[in-house]
Amino acid sequence: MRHLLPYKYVEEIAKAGSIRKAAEVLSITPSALNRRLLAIEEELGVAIFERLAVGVRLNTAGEILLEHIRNQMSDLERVKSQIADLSGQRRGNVAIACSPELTGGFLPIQVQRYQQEFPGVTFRINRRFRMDVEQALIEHTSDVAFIFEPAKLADFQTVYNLRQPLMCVMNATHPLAKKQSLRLYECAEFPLLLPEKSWGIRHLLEQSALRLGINLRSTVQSDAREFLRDYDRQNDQLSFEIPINLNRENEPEGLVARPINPLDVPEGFIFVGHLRGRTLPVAAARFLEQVTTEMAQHFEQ
Amino acid sequence: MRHLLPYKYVEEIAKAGSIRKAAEVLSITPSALNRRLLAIEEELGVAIFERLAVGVRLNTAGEILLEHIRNQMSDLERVKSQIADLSGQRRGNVAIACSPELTGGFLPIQVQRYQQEFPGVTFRINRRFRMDVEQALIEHTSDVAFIFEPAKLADFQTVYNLRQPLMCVMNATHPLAKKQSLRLYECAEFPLLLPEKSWGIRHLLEQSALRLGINLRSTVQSDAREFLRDYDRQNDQLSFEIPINLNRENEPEGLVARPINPLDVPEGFIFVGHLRGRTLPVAAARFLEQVTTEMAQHFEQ
DNA sequence: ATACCCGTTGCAAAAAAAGCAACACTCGTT
DNA sequence: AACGAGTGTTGCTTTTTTTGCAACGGGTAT
Repeated sequence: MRHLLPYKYVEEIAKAGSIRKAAEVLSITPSALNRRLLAIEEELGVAIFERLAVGVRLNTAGEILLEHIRNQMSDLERVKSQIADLSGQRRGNVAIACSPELTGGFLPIQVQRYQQEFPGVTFRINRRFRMDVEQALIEHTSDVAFIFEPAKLADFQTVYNLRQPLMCVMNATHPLAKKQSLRLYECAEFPLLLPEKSWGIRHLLEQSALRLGINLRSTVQSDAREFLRDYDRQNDQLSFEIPINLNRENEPEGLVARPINPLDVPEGFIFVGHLRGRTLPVAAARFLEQVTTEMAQHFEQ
Repeated sequence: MRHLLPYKYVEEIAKAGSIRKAAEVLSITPSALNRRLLAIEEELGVAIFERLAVGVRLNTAGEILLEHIRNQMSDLERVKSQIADLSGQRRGNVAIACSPELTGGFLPIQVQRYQQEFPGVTFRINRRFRMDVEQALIEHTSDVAFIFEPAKLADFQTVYNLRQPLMCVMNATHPLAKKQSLRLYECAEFPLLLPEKSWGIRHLLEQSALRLGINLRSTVQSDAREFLRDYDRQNDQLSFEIPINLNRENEPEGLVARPINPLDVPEGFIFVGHLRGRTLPVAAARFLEQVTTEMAQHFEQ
């Protein structure tokens, strides 16, 4: 939309921290950009940026305005989406923020299924850690979020949540594979493959280990889920997963998963939702609907 | 704000129902206005107005857009208000929609008191009937509302409400003045001064009369409160009022008010609030605060 | 002290918008 | 059936606005 170009400019200047850099990104001259900024500030009656020697920085007034700008822009997206939906053809973009635990398996299948029905809808998936998801929603970087063990839920509108007890993954030949349920101290006797500290799985484990006075020895630490899964196939080390990522047909052979006693490690939860008080674009709302009904169908009970 | 002039244009065309008429109001040529409309429609990908022989009319897409436009404009007002408030000086406009019962006495005094403290704040008071108030809020014609016996509260966010039993006003020499409390059938034996049907007071009376099988004879009907008040001073007719408009020092002499038995006519309520889900400009929010605390202080208990 | 990057401004060129007049069309009236 | 008054729309010219270019003044870091 041409008429709210000034808004885009303000946003870009704020991001770049300098008029000249922003001008380069927007491919116009710094002078033109500067003049538009000055015009906005004159119309508003106050300065939006404070001028530093090295560039500019938003002041309080600017931050209030920027919040309005972001609301306004994403609300316009919603309007365009609703209007497009009137003529039968569903278009738009769905921006998803999701925990690294949820990037594989279930979610991509859901996206694919939705796109099969509505090819006009595009998707953008952003991996975010549990404490960063909410910020992504506030900044309108993402429309919807799938979070495993969220750190905050202040501005979050939960649409659905799913219980996910922690599972321990091992070779079928592993000594612990004989048991149906594991205690945490049993696992701690073996070398562990752990994700990094920002993951929800790791968070649950660390918390419990601290409470029980158990020391978890991690031999290989990675923030790539695929790596961990492929690695432990040729070792007797242990890794951890949540049910939504297990029991799939395409699971590698020779691996088994055993639940951990919930007395040792409390069950985790996947939260599905969006920014509180926001009306989602049609595509995002419908996608959320599809995913939650599928979740309820497959994992409930 | 210059950059959302196109929005203003759309709004005006919708209101005028014709491009040419809107162009005249906006004091530009029809061709220029038409081109801007076409540009907007092209950017949106769909038509916003359907073209009739006698002018244009919003289609569904246009109504969605117009709602967005109104939200957006009043949210920008809120932003400007908040920004102005940062620098200590409170500015802005407070648009009030209120029932005709409430246009006198209490409300003007409150406005005057607020303006005394913050001279930069302007006010606009619009008299609206009980069934029209909500629409004024939805259209963002008004920020806050004071309604006696509202007809709908679907999109209304109540901030405060105040019980207002109906009072019968008469000359001090009137035969009914001897009683402390009146029955409706007693009043019905005298000629009545009634406001028109859209008033909350009339609504309460009609409802009760219907239920009790009483016939109310109105000799003089007016939609001007001042007229009724000045008129009955030289007659023995009866009129009706609510407590918030009584017991003031400047009340004309020789008049008394007697409550009507609540078994005959149920108590009315004044509702104070704004559009649900909307963040008010600073001035409007503060004014609402002042009024509700004053109400609580003077009329509670 | 020098080089560098910053926001800002005067001036000319370029682009966008507005005004004017005319066209095509639909309605209600003559 | 013809007319007139209303509508939205479009080609062309004029006006206004915006942009780009170059230069200035002022901070920072080397």
